[in-house]
Amino acid sequence: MQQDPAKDGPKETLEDALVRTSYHVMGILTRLGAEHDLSLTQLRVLGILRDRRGRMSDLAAHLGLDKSTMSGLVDRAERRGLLARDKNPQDGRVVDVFATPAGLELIHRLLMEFRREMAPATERLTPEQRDQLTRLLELFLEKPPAAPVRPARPR
Amino acid sequence: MQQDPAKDGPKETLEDALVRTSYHVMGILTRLGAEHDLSLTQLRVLGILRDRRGRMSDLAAHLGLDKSTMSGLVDRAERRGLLARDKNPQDGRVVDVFATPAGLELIHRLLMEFRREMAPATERLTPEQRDQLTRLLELFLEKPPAAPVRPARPR
DNA sequence: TATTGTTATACTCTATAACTATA
DNA sequence: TATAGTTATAGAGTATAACAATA
Repeated sequence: MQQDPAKDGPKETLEDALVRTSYHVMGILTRLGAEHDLSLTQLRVLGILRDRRGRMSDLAAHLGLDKSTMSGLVDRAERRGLLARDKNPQDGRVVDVFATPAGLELIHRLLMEFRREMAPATERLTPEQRDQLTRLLELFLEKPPAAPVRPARPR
Repeated sequence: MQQDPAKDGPKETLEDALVRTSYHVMGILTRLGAEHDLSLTQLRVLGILRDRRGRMSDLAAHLGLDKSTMSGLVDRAERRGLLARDKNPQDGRVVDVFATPAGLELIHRLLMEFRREMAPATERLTPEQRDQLTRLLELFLEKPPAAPVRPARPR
């Protein structure tokens, strides 16, 4: 799923560039996480919970994981003091999860380290190119840009 | 590590866009792989071996994995008939790995499915935007553009 | 009955340590 | 001695199935 970056052959497809970029970014996240004994998934959970709490089922759905997998993930993070559980007062079946101060501290440290790790790559771009890339990725991700210049709707 | 895609607040950073893009692409690869009982790592190994063979140690280094992990990965793929091992005639210690016809068939099918899965997103871009995005990502990934305008070397 | 979570089980992924074989 | 791989072991991530509690 990875194109050899060395061969300057014909022209690379957008798909290849996206896959290579993704493996690159994930590689950095994996390494950074490993330095703090966090898997990519734990990192992601912590990232999601850095500014909100969430119920087990919503987290699992958001991550595309089974609820039983979610239980295990939260178990281990809770054992380490990074996350905590709360019974939801509205619905006795629901369990809410949130980051502890230690968890928040860790995720913010990780975010800073991530920016630092990415710097060599992002600094290869001019500020204009960075903006352009950000906008193109948002478009790609379906996030409608601030100024909606939507053309006529289909049909 | 993930920004809420819904909030159209200030402006998203390049780092956030890259992380979101990476999780998106990895999510597609994970799902596609799972439909054929392939993990992200197996997928990647198969992708690397789709046009060359490689020794165990080189593969492990390229993937950033321990050699013992590599042994397990190749064991399981070999048991499924997707990869095969060969003793290297030059150096008796070395084991070369390559994809079987079945493995090649599978990875090519997966690559086609991947393109199809990505289509909804890539088609949100015009051909010009796709080219632009590809070039920006290559720049980001340090792949020097065709015309090397390298400035003076440090020192 | 349906939904939310947890637990038991099994398999893959991963690294560390100890080992074998070759150089 | 050093290098290439494998094996044993252990922990994390994952899903399926069975279960308990609540709605």
